[in-house]
Amino acid sequence: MKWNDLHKEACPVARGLSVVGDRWTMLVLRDCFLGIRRFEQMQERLGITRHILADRLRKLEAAGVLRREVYQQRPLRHEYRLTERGKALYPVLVTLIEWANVHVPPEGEPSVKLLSRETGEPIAPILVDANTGKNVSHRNVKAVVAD
Amino acid sequence: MKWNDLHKEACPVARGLSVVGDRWTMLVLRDCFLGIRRFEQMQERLGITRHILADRLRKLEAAGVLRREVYQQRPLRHEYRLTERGKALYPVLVTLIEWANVHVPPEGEPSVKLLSRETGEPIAPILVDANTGKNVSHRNVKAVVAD
DNA sequence: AGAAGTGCGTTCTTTTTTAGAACTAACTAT
DNA sequence: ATAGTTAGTTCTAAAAAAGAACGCACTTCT
Repeated sequence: MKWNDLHKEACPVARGLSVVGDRWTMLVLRDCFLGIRRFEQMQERLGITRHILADRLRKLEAAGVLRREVYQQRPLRHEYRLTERGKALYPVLVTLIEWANVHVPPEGEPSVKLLSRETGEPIAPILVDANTGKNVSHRNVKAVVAD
Repeated sequence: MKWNDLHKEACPVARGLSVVGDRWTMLVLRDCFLGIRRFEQMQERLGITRHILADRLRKLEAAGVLRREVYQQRPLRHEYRLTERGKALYPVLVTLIEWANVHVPPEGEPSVKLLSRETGEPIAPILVDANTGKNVSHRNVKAVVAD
């Protein structure tokens, strides 16, 4: 499997991973969802090499997940913002957070939780089928190749 | 950020990625969800280096996501199966599939879709809060550090 | 005006990971 | 005895990432 042609794969998992399937990308996107927009801030928060960060931002922009927006002229400066396509990754992030909080607990340290903005109550995200409202689990769902 | 201590991070995204955040792991897990259990089959289907596959299976076992089970003595052979912790990753896989099908469409080729096992109808997975039934989006959810 | 600071990268060298191919071990089937 | 199966390991070469320094186009401080 050549990593550069992955986006042409029939399998959606492979296509998805062609965009977000490396060590840093989801962490960069996490910061974007937290409102971080500038190169310098991301670099400091993540402890990522500047080189790699520049590369990942370029790739995410090319994939249409982030867009660069000018926030000042002279000197010309851009910030990175999630596109609609990028925002659509939120469920992936949330399910990952939920899984990690349940199955890879931190060592006693303070943990990050998801709360409702309205009520402040913790939320318990679950996947359901929008059509039937039923829970989606690998017992009641199958993957099929459509033509 | 040192990749080996990532599982100790306070951030659940980082902890999650410490288990599934590399180029191959989610593809291995995809195959597991499709019922693939043997080394040889995975290696052939994925086109992954045998060396790396052995390494990833070892790490997934160590993380409690897969377990090795003897399926024959003489010669001793094991197969890899998802544990409960591994099965709990299904929502992550599904949200990734859904995102990729909508936002990283394949090139005309046949695509893989998710169908209900009961009705055979396509499903449209969405995230809701189990408590309120309301949609989970980054507009109505916030992440907070709990102590 | 000169010096220091900021923001966003690029350019190096070293280390780590992965790819690719061949090899081993312990059998079974022909 | 020869070939095939299954699950790896062991090499070497290539690719990716880490870590630190450097460059550029400004702005602000003194």
